[in-house]
Amino acid sequence: MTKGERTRERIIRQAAPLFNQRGYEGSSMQEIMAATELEKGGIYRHFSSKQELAAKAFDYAWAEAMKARRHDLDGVDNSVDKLKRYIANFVERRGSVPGGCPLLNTATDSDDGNAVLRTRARKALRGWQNFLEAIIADGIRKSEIRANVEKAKLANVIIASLEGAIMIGRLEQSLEPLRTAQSHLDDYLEAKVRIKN
Amino acid sequence: MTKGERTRERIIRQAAPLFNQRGYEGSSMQEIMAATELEKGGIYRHFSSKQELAAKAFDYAWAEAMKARRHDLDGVDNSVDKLKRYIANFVERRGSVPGGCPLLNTATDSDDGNAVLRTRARKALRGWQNFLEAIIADGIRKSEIRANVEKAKLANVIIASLEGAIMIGRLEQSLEPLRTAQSHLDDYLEAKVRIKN
DNA sequence: ACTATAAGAGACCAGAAGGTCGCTTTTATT
DNA sequence: AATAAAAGCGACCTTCTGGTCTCTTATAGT
Repeated sequence: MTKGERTRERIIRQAAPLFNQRGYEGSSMQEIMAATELEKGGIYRHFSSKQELAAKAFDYAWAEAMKARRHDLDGVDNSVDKLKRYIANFVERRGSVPGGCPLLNTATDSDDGNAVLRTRARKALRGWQNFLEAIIADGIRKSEIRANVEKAKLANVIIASLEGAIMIGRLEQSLEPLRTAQSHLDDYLEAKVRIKN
Repeated sequence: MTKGERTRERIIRQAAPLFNQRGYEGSSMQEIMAATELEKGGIYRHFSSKQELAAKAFDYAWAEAMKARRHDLDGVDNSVDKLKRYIANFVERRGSVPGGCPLLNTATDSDDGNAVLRTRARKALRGWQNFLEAIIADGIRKSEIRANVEKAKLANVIIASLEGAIMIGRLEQSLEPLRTAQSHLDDYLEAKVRIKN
């Protein structure tokens, strides 16, 4: 890995928190220069525009968030337990990029403009949906999850509850809304999703 | 009502969609001038700063949203039905200010800065919570809602589900996520909240 | 150690940002 | 109709915006 590649990745890593916290318009190149300790030329050598950097920063932040939420998921074999673990990770393991969920931030930031970021966010959302749906489909196949569960809808309910709770929690500076969402979802999974022996 | 007061309200009304769609940093005074068909001096006579205008615009957008969601709510007497109607209004009656839910937009826009807007958003959230909690408390008193229902938690679950669903729906340009959230909440209210005769 | 190339510095640019202010026009009151 | 006050115009100010480009410095392959 050359020095240029290392620098490029460092820029992404150090710019990601800025974009995630202040948004695209709210983050200036000056602030990015300060955060990376680089002059303008040093940054624009690696990225053709602010937008390209913001897109890469989102991808990075999202990958970090996904990684945190997937923590130790392979060790869980029952699919309902896997969903519960995923939810618990979501609540407890806020990723390495501060500022809340990158998807929520970027989606609301870009949904009325900035097509580049919106496309990126939509792709991230679909990846998340597919990830949860795969767990659910697996659970149905293994007779751990009721056959009448609609995987797309369940995935949507989980995502919506968690993202909404994050919004509330960040505004109130509290983890309680997330914990409330967690216990609601856990109850729901036990009552309406899991097949008991 | 003087002409000045009329103009002031017109500015708020016409600036609100801009702030709601593009965010605070994403809305420039030039765009606000274009939207209001007023020159700078005409705007700054009524507001001391862009921030003051943004705050008033948020209050207006939020009041409009609340009004739309409260539509015909007084005609419903059972409190569970009232909650269901509120949720249905939320899904069907997007208020007069385009750009999605002002609370979601302003909260994510301001949660890492812009204390003025954040305070405003937090106040709006608390008002919403209190509104739902009052309906729930009323239902418990009238023995329409189970006594073991925790009103703050139920209010949180409803708000989080709806706000998260709005985020998804705006990104996907679809009403389906909102409808999914609605049917999930409706089912939940019937299964775990309502007292049946 | 030499050297071609990669990486970074930073002055510079045009345009746009939010905000001010003196002047003119419109409004309302008598 | 006269007039004092309110409302609005628009040129102007400073600061900052994203972006470019030339020149210097650091890197790495031989």
